[in-house]
Amino acid sequence: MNKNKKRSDCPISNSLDIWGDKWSLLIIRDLMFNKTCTYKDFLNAGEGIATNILSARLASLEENGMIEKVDNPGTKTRVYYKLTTKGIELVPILVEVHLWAEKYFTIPADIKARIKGAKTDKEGFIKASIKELKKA
Amino acid sequence: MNKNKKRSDCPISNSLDIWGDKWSLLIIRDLMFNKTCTYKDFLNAGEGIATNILSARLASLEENGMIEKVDNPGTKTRVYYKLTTKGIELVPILVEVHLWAEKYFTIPADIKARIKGAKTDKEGFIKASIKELKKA
DNA sequence: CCGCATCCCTATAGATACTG
DNA sequence: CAGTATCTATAGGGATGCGG
Repeated sequence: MNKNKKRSDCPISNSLDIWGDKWSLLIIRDLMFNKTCTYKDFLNAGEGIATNILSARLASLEENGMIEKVDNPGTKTRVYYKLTTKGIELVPILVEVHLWAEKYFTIPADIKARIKGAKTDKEGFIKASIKELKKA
Repeated sequence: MNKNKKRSDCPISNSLDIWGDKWSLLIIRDLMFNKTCTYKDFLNAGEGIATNILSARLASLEENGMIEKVDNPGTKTRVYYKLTTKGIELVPILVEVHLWAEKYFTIPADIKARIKGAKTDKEGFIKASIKELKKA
């Protein structure tokens, strides 16, 4: 991904150049719902990403300012990742994707519950989520 | 893409399985701003998609109910494509991506103008766009 | 011409084994 | 635990062909 190649001046295209692959948004999702994740957390997220792909995506997302790697030497979880502000601001997009998907796929109730608040008050839910994430 | 393989029960993941690649959303984008497109229109959209890739994506998006192929025999543009309702309902996502990208990339004024209305009244802009697209 | 299909070749994605 | 290394599969680019 993203070897500094902008395919065009289109904002959609520019965005996809950074996180428009099968995995990046899932990494962002994990960080949205968990605030911080370790390498292992991502691997256990359910979709089964390969270690080399995960490694490459983390590097790419960090390079593009979407996530931050935090070193915490001496603790159990020595390395973890969190969203930057730029990454946090993808929340509205993720919420819209979530809402769209619920209309067209069968989603288990426990997963639906993750954005339940967005159904009654979308803007409020988004604002609260962003605020929470910025505290991490 | 999408050989009927759902990676998980996550709505984000399910969505990406259908249109989470470098090209699908650009095709959707073209249909959002132009209502209908011919094969040639997509090829000339600016990013330079290859003919075989375009063909594959169109087939995949049609298979997944995102777009429709319309045959119009006897006219100049014999074949064109349009969004289905399912595809039209990606508008909120595209708008959010657009807005996000304008914060983090330098976008030419003429392209920014495409969703100018969304900055003052996002919900209104989205509703109007959807209504327009459904008329096509 | 237009809307693809096909072939060839390269680049990237992805699975698995292994390492500091 | 957090990644590399290696190998294979697939996506993608570019040229060309072909029926309508």
